[in-house]
Amino acid sequence: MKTKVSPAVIKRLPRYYRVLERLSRDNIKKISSKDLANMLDITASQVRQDFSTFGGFGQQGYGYDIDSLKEELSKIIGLDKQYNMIVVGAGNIGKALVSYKGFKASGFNVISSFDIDEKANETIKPISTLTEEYIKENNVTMGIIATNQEAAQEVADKMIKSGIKNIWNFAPVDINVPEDVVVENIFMSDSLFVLAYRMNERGNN
Amino acid sequence: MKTKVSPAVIKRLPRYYRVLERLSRDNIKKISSKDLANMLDITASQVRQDFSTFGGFGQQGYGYDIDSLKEELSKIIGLDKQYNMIVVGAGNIGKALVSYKGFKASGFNVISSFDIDEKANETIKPISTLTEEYIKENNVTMGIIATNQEAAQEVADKMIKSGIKNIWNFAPVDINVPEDVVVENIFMSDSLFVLAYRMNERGNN
DNA sequence: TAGATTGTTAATCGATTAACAATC
DNA sequence: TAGATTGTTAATCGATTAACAATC
Repeated sequence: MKTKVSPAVIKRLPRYYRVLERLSRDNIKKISSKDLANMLDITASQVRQDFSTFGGFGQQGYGYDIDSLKEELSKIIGLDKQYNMIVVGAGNIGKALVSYKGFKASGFNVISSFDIDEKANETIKPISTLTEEYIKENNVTMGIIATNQEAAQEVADKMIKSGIKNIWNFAPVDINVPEDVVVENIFMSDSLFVLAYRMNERGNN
Repeated sequence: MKTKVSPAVIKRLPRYYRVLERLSRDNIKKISSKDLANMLDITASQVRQDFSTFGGFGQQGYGYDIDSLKEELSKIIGLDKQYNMIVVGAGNIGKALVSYKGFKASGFNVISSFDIDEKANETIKPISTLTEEYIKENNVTMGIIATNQEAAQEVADKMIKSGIKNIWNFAPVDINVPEDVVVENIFMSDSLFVLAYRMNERGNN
C-alpha cells in the first residue's frame, strides 16, 4: 500500500471497475491479469503493477477472484458510500445529469437543482437558497457546475462558501479554488477538438 | 515539425486554444511562455516545448503574438474546417448536444438526431434511415453515440457501415472498431469516480 | 545596446514494460 | 507434482523540466 497513488493509476481504476462489473454480471468467477489486460488494451504487467499498488488481490497460479476484486476496487474508489450532490445550471446538461439513473445506482444522488436566473419553480431552486445551512442539513458533499463559462467561477465561489469541497465542473473553463477543494472537469469541447485533430491527422473524412 | 505528435501534447492543444481565445477576446496582443504557463498551471518550459513541436511560433525577447498563435493552433486542431455530425440517442445527453450552441460556433454542426426506438417525429429520425446514402449526401464526418451502454456497439457498427470514420462516444463502454476508425470517449462516470476517489483520499466530506 | 524571451539540447522524473523468483 | 500466474524488482520508454546559447 503506497502512500501516494499516481494519477495514471487513479484514472484507470474506473475502467477496471467497469469491466469487472460486466464480468461479474456475466457470472464469470475469475480472471488473469493477461485476460483483463486484453479486455482493456493494456499490458498484463500494468494490471499487476496497478493492483499491487493497493496491496495485491490475486493468487499465484490462479488469477483474480472477480467478485472480491470488484469489491476491493469499490472500496478504494469509495463506491461503498453515498454522495449527495447539487447541480447549478438548469440547461440541458444539468437536466441530463439530474435524470440519469446510472449515477444514482452507484450512490451518487443529485438531490436538487439550482439556477442563476431566478426562474424558481418546483424542481429548480433560486441560487439564493444555496446556503451553508442547506448544504449542512442535506449532507451535500459534491457540487456540479453545469452553467455557461461566464457564470462558472461565481458559482464555484458560492458553492465553496456554502461548504462544498468537491466540484464536478462541466463549464468549459478552468476554475480557481482554494487548495483544499477538489475539482474534476469534464471539458467536452476539449474532447471534441482532440477528435477533430486525430481525424485530420489521419485524413479520416 | 515532428512527424508524430505525442498524445500528451495533443491533449493540451484545446486548453491552449481556450486560453488564447479568452486573451484575444480581451484584446491582449502578446504573451510570454511564462505568463501563459501560469494561466494553465504548467511550466514555461513545457509551453515552449509544446509549441516547438509544430515549428515554434514565438519571437525571442518578445513572446508570442496571441492572434497569430491562436490562428496557428486553430489550423493545427482543424478548427478552420466545418464538421457535419449526427447523433444517435435522443435522451438527455443527445438533446443537450443538439441544442448546445458552443459547438456550432466552432464549426461542429449536429445536423440530425436518430434513435433506436423508432419513435420517429420531425426532429428525431428512425435509425433505419441512417444509411450510406444519407451520410454521403449530407457530408457527415462524425457520429456521436449518446445511447445507453447496451446499444452502443450496435450503433457504432451501423455508423461505420454507413461510412462514418470518426466517433464521439458518450456511452459508458469501450467500443470495438476497425483500425481506421477514430474514437474519442467521454466517460462521465469515470470522471465522477475519480472525483469520489480524490475526495476520499483527502477526507473532503 | 541591454534586457527579455525564445527554441532546443541535456537532465530528470515518472510511468510502462519485461523478467523472473515465489508460490498457489 | 507440474503448470499457471502472481507480486516485485530492474530496464526501458516517454514526458517534463532545467539550462543556456541564439537573437529579437
